[in-house]
Amino acid sequence: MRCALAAKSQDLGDTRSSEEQRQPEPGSWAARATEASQMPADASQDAGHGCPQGATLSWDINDPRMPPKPAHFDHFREWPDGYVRFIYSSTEKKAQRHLSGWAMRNTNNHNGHILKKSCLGVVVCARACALPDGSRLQLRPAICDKARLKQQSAWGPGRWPVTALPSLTRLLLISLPLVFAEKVCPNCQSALELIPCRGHSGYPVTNFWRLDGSAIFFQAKGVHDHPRPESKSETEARRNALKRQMASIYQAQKKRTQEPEVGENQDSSGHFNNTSLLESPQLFDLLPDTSFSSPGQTCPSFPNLDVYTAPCDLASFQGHLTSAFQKYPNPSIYWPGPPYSYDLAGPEYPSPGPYPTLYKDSTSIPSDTDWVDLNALQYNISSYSSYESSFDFTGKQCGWKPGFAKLGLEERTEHGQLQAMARCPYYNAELPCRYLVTSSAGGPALQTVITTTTKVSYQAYQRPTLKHSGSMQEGGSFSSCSFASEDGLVSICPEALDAPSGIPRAASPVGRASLKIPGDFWVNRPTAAFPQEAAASRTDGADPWDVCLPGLGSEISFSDRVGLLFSYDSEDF
DNA sequence: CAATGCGGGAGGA
DNA sequence: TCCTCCCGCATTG
Repeated sequence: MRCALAAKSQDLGDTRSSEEQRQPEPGSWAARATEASQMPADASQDAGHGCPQGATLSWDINDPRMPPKPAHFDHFREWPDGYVRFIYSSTEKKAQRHLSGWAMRNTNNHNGHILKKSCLGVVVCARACALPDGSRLQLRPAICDKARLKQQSAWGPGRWPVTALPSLTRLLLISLPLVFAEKVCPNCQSALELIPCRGHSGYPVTNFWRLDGSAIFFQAKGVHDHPRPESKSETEARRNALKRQMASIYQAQKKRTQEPEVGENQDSSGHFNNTSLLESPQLFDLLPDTSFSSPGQTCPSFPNLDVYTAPCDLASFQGHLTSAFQKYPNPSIYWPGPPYSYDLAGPEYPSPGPYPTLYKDSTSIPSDTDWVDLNALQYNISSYSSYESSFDFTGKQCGWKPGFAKLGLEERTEHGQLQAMARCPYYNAELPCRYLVTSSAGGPALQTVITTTTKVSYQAYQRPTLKHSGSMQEGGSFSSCSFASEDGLVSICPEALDAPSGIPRAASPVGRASLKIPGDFWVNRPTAAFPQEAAASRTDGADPWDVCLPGLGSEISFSDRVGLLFSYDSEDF
């Protein structure tokens, strides 16, 4: 069999590239495997750097015969990057499933013995808007072509001048995202676009998997030239958690209302048809993008998700959701720096942070307050606030501290991001924190825009040139997004620190930290810091995430909108 | 429904 | 000829 495979491998499967530094006659494969296995089990290994260029590699994925019975197996790398090779045990579940943190799709190499996968890149906001921390949206492209198309084609209304539309149209526009729930940028509601991976001589990075005896040989070719998307495990865990959350809420609400007629399950007071929510799978992709937190909430000791049956007020739901996330720690979060251990701000904080007003002052919202800003957060806030007729969005600070004091960064940031996801003034894409495409003057975005399911233009994308519409000194709202860490402050506008325009980003996100937002995206934060701001942030001990008030309700009465929304939904859909 | 794997095929170097 | 990606289909969870 191997002989046959050998011939076939040469004919069909040999994809060795010229840039690959294949070691012709190195040491034993066992030595290499041992070397890789001895790599520290930290983030660097996960990044796939456990196989240095000079490693004594004795095998290639296309070799006729693979090293027999490796004495040592590598730890599974979820984020392999670069021209690396690993040997996994055939009992390694993740290796068996050919999993990867990168969004890899199957690619035919006409070799049945070697599975080849190519990277799909990462989905980002078409407008490249900046998130509150200055980072950008980084969604995981759906592997399935159809799903990916759906993922990036937005039914959402975008930003429409509400006041210019008839009320019925307004309702329709508001309802559509919930009905069809296609994905748009949760920040600016613009379309999502795919940054293709071109890390392998202009082609996507490819991963090869080969099962040989008791070992699974893995070889990666290329260096990812794009940020990491959200990992698969993260996405699945979050979705599952949210589905159960929704199911729980639905059950609780159903019991509470005790209304036999489903057709009358909503009224102008804000009750809505929960069934419609649950029946819209896409909605679950929106829900996690949002934050159920509110500054007026405190964090209860969250009951077990599976046994939770309490009434569905927002606070309970929030806690409920939190517990769900806590149950699904992200195994793939990449955090090259030391673990963060700051305490989240509690109600006792006298000041929310260096720039408190920026979070609270709804008047600082740009002049587009007449625009419908239907980000997912609002959906959620609106939806769940409908359970609570008197929810106060302008309430107190959040008391996360008791519940999260011992949480890892991931958990904490999730909750922090819950609030950060809220619509803050600086969150607007028009504010300085965004980065702008160089050719924005009339020219299309340089990033590749998906026009069909699989047809992707590979020539257009360049890394957007980062510009500050205002300097850091000017952009007060900017710095307000910084947050303190042990190492110092994490910039809210990491792109400002990045290499100049035109310089490709580092293949491996060294110097960056991936931070998960409880949505379908990640945030990459640089580990670089603004020292002065770091000092300021640390002195007051406040975590700006905690005080990033959603600023909701400043534009439109969300409860009203929800009431109208679901009324319309139930009556006409 | 999405992920996954397989295989035919087209296109470029 | 080789290598790549595109695309459709079937299977699986």
